[in-house]
Amino acid sequence: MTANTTNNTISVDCVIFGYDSGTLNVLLVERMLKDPQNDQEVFSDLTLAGNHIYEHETLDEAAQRILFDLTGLKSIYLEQFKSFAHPDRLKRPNDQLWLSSQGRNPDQRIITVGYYSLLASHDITLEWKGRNVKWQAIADVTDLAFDHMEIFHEALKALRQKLIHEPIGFELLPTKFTLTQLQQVYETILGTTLDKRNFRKKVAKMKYLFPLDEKQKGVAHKPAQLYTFNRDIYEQTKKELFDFNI
Amino acid sequence: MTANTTNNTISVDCVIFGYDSGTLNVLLVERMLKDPQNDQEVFSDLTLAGNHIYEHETLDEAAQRILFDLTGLKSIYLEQFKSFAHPDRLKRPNDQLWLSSQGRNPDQRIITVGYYSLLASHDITLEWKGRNVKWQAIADVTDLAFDHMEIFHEALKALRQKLIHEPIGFELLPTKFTLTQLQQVYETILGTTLDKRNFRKKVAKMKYLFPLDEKQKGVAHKPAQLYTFNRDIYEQTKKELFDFNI
DNA sequence: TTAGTTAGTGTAGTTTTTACAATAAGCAAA
DNA sequence: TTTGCTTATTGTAAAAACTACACTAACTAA
Repeated sequence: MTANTTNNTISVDCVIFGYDSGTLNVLLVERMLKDPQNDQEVFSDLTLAGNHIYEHETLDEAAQRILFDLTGLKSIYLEQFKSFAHPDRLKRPNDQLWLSSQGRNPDQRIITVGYYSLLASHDITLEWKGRNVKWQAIADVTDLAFDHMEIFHEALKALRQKLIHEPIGFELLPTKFTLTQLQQVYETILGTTLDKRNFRKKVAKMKYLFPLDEKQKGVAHKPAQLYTFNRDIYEQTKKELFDFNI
Repeated sequence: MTANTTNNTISVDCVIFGYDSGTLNVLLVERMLKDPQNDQEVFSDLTLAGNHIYEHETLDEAAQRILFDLTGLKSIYLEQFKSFAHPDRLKRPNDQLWLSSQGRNPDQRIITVGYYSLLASHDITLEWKGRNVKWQAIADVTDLAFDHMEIFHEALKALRQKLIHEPIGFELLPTKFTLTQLQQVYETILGTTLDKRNFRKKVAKMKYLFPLDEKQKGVAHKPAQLYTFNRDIYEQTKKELFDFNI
């Protein structure tokens, strides 16, 4: 066992997206600063889930560790999308106060590596390092701490880009899902509406999507066929097309 | 004027691609270690163009600075694609020797942010920080120093990905270019061949490509029409399609 | 003048995309 | 049991895009 020495200049921030019946959410962590004298709240706001890396860790491992601490899950869809190191990224007054209160040097230049990950919105602990954790609809995300708004916006951009070109919508749904749910994921994230019949024609061409011997249960209408996604078959059959979208 | 204090844990590496009549090249910098005792060469190999950032700089600025030092050009196509921070990325014997010879602590964990950029293969200085610089065809790139092979491979992957989905082929050509040249850029980078007539039909739909009142000169055959790319029009007219390639 | 080289163009068959609406299957309430 | 409510599922015709394929045009050099 190696001691987990912390590297104090490199951190990882995870933009954890969760989807729940028509809304795309992000997991946010509460940051509350209390005056050590009188235990009064100085301020309280929200951050992404992030942490410094350990000296023996790779970046991917650090991101996976954060994800695991929050969800207890090991193999979560995770993608590095961009790094952030603006000299002033931690220089707002609240951020400086916070860093000092944590025993960190507020002048230290810190680079953070952004990851985004995809979950169905459940299976998260509601506490992380003694701090409250909650899902927030992406439309309601404002005023995050540090430069986390920028990181969040870039993550969303990267997610949309990826969703257009690769089939990752599945990652936001349970293992078994209906085509209507899948369509809603696309509509929600891309902010469009899609024609149901045409969407299904497109899906019919995906050889890595399999109908199960199982139908939706407990709904007050015609139950939908359940499907599942096979990543192996996808990896085998995918091809890159010469495309350049107008 | 601020002093250019160097940050010793964050660096930027640039994978500079250049295209020249049918070959895609990368710009590499020679690294030669001499024994200070007798001035004998200990080893010599190649690296990407990289540098530590200055404390007052953003990552983009550092990458632009490196590009400017090499080319004298200011507005070059530049894209951050991935960061690298494996704990062992600088641990090979030659790398350790080199770092020590440069007065650096060989145990220091350094994160490097990868950028790739696109040029027509000309307008580079052949020296950079007193070191030789040269273009090398991508097929001949082997055994770079540090983890630069990995960075190079990831850059190439990112470039291909981007080329398929966005019109960046132009960035590798002079301002005025022929459609045959453009087609060759695609064929070279994607490693395919394309039908000339079909390629031109596709190009004809790009509203941001303009034929000039000018033809190719000094060629021993029918001179080709010259075209130019208008980035503003592209930005205005581009749309993201719902695509996910099979 | 001729030979050599690359530029430039059209068409028919096939596939993909688009727009659009009626029936089927389950549950709940009467 | 019947009726109503809700969502699932499916096809078609017209337009657009893609594919495969070969000849003529324009220039230079010999």
